[in-house]
Amino acid sequence: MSGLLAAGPDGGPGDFAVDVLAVVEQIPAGRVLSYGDVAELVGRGGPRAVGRVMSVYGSGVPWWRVLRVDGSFAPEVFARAVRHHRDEGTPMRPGGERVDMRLSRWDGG
DNA sequence: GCAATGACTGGTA
DNA sequence: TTACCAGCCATTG
Repeated sequence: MSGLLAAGPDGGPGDFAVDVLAVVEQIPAGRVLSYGDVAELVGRGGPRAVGRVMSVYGSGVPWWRVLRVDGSFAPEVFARAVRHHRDEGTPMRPGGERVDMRLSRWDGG
């Protein structure tokens, strides 16, 4: 527990959200994880729940390293996410609009 | 406590 | 390859 984020009854994120953010922080540069993969590493919840956590509290973590299972991004973050990955050298598919999950997917540690 | 929401996923056509 | 449908689950009002 790094202490940067903490669950609290004072309107803070739930325990699930804190765990999701902790996993995302562990993703190394140049690697990515799908929403479902994050949920699996957390051990509970699902891709929808992870997506919701990212939309609300994702600003404090490398959110661009979490994307759809097919390597595409949500329209809201597409432009910024692609810029980050190009800067990190993440393997992209021809066209540069999707990440090559085959090569970029993080194994979890 | 119930119903709606959303940065999703897998299967089928 | 793309498009549509049903299931999924934590969070919010």
